[in-house]
Parts: sequence; C-alpha cells; structure tokens
Amino acid sequence: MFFTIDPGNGVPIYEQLVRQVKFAVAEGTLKSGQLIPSSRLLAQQLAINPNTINRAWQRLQSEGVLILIRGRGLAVTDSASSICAEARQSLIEQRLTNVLTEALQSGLDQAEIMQMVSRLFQKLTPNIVTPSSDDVNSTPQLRPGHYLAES
Amino acid sequence: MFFTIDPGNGVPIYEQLVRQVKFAVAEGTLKSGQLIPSSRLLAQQLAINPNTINRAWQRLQSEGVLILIRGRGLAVTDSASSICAEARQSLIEQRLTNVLTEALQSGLDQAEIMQMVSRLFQKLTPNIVTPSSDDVNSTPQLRPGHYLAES
Amino acid sequence: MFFTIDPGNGVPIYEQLVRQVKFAVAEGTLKSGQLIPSSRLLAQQLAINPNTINRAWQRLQSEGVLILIRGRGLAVTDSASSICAEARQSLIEQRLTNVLTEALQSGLDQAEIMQMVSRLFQKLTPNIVTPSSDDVNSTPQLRPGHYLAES
Amino acid sequence: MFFTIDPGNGVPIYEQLVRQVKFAVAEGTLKSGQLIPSSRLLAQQLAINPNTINRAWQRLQSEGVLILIRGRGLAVTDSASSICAEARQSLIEQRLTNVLTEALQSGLDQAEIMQMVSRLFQKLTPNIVTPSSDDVNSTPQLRPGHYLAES
DNA sequence: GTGGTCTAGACCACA
DNA sequence: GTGGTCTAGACCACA
Repeated sequence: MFFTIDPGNGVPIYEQLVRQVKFAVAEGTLKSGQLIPSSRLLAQQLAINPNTINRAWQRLQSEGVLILIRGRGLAVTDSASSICAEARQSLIEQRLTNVLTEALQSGLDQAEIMQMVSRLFQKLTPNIVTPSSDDVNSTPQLRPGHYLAES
Repeated sequence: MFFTIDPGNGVPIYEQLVRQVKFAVAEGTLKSGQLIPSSRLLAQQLAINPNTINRAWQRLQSEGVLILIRGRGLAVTDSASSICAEARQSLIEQRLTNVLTEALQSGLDQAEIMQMVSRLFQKLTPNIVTPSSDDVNSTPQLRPGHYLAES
Repeated sequence: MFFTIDPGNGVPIYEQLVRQVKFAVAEGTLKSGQLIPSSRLLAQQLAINPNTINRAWQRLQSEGVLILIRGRGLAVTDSASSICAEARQSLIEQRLTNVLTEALQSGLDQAEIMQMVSRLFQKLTPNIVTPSSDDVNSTPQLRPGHYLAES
Repeated sequence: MFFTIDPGNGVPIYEQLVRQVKFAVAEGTLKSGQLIPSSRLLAQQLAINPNTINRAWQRLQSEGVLILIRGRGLAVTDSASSICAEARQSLIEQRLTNVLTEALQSGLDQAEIMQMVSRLFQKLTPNIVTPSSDDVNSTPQLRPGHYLAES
C-alpha cells in the first residue's frame, strides 16, 4: 500500500497512520468497501510494532471510518468519506489556527505572517507551469523522513 | 510580570515559559540586562513547582538568552535580542511549513488553504477599524486558557 | 556500558555523563544509530537517580547528539559525530585557554608553564615503552575517583 | 587598587579576589606589611556586596596571608610571600592537571594536546620581540570581563 | 519495556 | 535573598 512513517519526528506513529488513512479517504484514494492491510502484514513492511498499527486501526474503527468484517479484515465504511472530509477540514483548521495564533502572539503582525505563508508556499509547491521531465518525482514536500514533521 | 500558563494544553509548561521569554525578547518587551523573575517568586504566582520554572530558565541559559549573575538572579544577555529574533522567525516558519505541508498532503490545494488562512485570520484578528458592538470582548487569541495551544 | 561517575568532585553528575557521551562519540566508540542505555537501567548500575540521567540525555538531545525514538529509546544521531568532535575541540581549547591565561596572570612566564605541562604529562602518561616494575598499576589518569575532576 | 572582577564568569567573586591577592603577593606586587583596601571601600569601587569581600579577606586571614591590625586594617603577613608562592604553584598545577587529564580522556593524545598548548600560547602572548608603541596596552589575556574565566 | 513532565522537598554555594 | 543539583516518586504517552 502507500504508508510512509517517520519515527522520531514527534508525531506518534499510530497518529501518522490514522491521518494518512483519513486523508486517503477524504481524497477518494481509499473508497468505501476497500480492505486495508492487516496489522501483521503492514507491521512487517514498515518494520514497526504490530501493536502500533492495531492502535491506529482501532482508533479508525471507533471513529466509524473502518469496520471489521469477520474473516476478511477491516474495510472502509460507507460513511467514511464524509467523516474523513470533515475530519480533514477540522484537523487542518485546528492546526492552522494554533500556528497563526502563536505567530500573532510572537509579535508578528498579519501582514508579516501572510508574507511568510506565501514564501513558504513557493518553496513547497513545485513550479506547475513548466515541469521538466526529471522533476516528476521531486516534490520536496513529499520527502519521506519528513512527512508530518511537527516539532 | 507577564507570564500566562495553560497546563494541560499539550505544550509542556516549561516550554510555554521558554517561548514567552523568547517572544518578549524578540519584541523588545524584555531588554538586555533586565532580570527575570526569580523561580521561587514566579512559582508562587503561577502556582506551579519552582523546578518547572528552573527548567525553563536553564534552557534559556543554555541557549544564551539568559545569564546567571550569582546571588542576584538571571539576566537577559546582550546577544539575546538577535538570538530570539532569529529563534522566533525559525520557530514560526518551521511550524507553518509543517502545517502547510500536511494540508497539501491531505489533498487540499494551495487556493483552498489560502482561503482557510484568510478566514482564520478574520476570526483571530477582530477588525480593529470598525469593531461591531458584539465584538468588543471577543479577541480569541488572547484567551489565556488557550495560549500556545498546539495539540 | 562504560560510564564512570564521581559524585562530589564538583562537576555535576549529569555534566560528567554529557561529556563522556560526547567524548565517546568524538572518539568513535559510540556510533551513529546506536542506542544509549536507558535511564532506568543506567540509574541502577550507577546507583543514582534516573532523573539525573534524564537530564544528561536531554541536554544531549537539545544539542542534536541524541534523538528520541519513541518506545525504543535514545539513539546517536547522524550528525553527532561532527558535533561531538567540534564540541570536544572547543571544550578542551576553552579550558586550556583559561588555565594558561590564569597561569600567565599569576606571574609565571611561558617557559615556566611549558615546563610544568611537560612534567605533568610525565606523571599522567606512564612511559609505555619501558615500564618499570613499580609502575604497573599507577596510571593516575585512570583512577575513577578523579575522573573529570575540575574544582 | 588593582582588582578586576567578572561576575557571571563562573568563578565566585570572592574566589577571584582571593586569587588576585595571592598572585600579587607571589609576584611581589603586594609586600609584607602593606595594607589592603577595606571591604567597605572596595565594595563601593567594585559595586559588589561588602559581604563578598569580607569572605575573601577572611579566607586570606585563615590561610595566614593577611593579618588584622586593630584600628589600621588588614596587612600582608611576613610569611605571606612563601605561602602565596606555594599556593600559586599548587593551584596552577592542580588546574593544569585537571585539564590535561580531561584532554587525554577525551581521546586526544599527548602530541595533539601539546600542539594545542603551543598554538594557544601564540594567541595569548603578544609578540615580545617587536612591540609597537600602540601595542602596549593590548595584551589580550588581560581583557577584563574575561579575567579568570573558567566554564 | 522506553522517555517526558511535573511535584515536593532537601541541601548547597553565593551575594 | 538568588540558583543549582539531586533524590524520590507519581503519572502519562508510546511501542
């Protein structure tokens, strides 16, 4: 499947998994009825503790995103799509609010902050207009090892 | 003095103190040579353990923001101003980068994110020019109980 | 592992630990990726409080020498080697500078000081080539009870 | 008189005073019978607490360097010269031993350390052969504010 | 099992 | 009065 994990970036591993599933569902990459990988299999692939994955999958079950189908595994629920879209929205909003609040409290004003945001976007989004063929896989914001870095 | 603490908001208390000092120095509220409150006094005022404050003050010493003057207390160093201005800049940038990166990875595009940022700013910074009468007391970013909230 | 502590020699215990880790990394004894002993284990072995060890390990984290791998422990970072080599160099230079400066200010001249240094080296490094039989067990610099003594 | 103090350099102020007196006696700058400044006067000049000076003067009395002459003040004893010469010797030796020991334990070898010592001497001792007249007062090791720096 | 945070309190050096 | 160090122990998140 498509999970990338960065232990030691501050965000708990199980949390990283939860977010990635939610984002995939919100985007439509993961659709209702689809099965997600078993904890044992995924644990092997990612070389992490199966307990950690169980924790993530259980969280997603308790939030109604996944449902256990006996003998088959965990599947994406019908309501997952709307749940995840909403979750994504509120998660991002929450985090943005926190950062903007802190930026304001640090003494920066709105104009300065907006300027920083614009500048950072330029760094984060590869030039869409003229992508050279070598460029295809080099979107810096996807660099594994920094996925979801928070600190 | 001017410290506000929110235990239980995820950010360690000592970390909250460290940031507030740095921001105050970056802003110019705290100036070179000034003594910061003694751990015992501040501990009493904030109703927390002096050790917690010591931890913050020591962090600031190790970063060159404060210097110990034996028998007198801790003073802001000469180099603190530039250190803190830089620290503030990189702290905010780092956090903004993380959130924007995550927002992009969640499937939102730059336009959508910018829209969220603008909307959030409207909520965070009450329009000072034409404050509606309902607005008077609702500056959310100053609510102490959520200062520096991160989770 | 290989830590030796001398409480009561003036140098704080946590400081002794910090230096020993840095020196071990600088020498290459501790390599990138290696886990250092857990605070609880080491606390037992050295018969000191785990908090004291935590303090040392945290200092090393804040300096980029160690990194937390959640649930596993603390590992030596990739950049630790260069950081520690540099730290060792500047630490020793700083201390040498202070002592030499003070020696000069005490009224001794360079020749006298150099003579002292040579004489002390003879005492500290037993002649390995032709060890006299009395010498066998008298390598003073390895006496644990004075490791890192400073006062 | 001739005292320079650096609060906040790690070495206690009273200790700085003790050393300066001892070194002055060892050098012959301060001679038997000479009176040293009263704590009240010196405290004013140095802008420090009189208690701190008393502590230094008392230490020197207890070591036989100073003696109280009622109604006149504190005078350098007859035996001070030999006491201080010896004290200077052992103080410097002790400190040198500590630093050299630590340098060896850090993994550096004798040759490397000797090289550092030589290099540092070049930085510390102004060129004696051709002192230009402007140079007279610029011996870097005397820079106040760094006198006796230890950390 | 691993650290991280916090409290409570002792003891010390220094001014 | 000021911090600095250390102990003892609680509670938590994470793997």
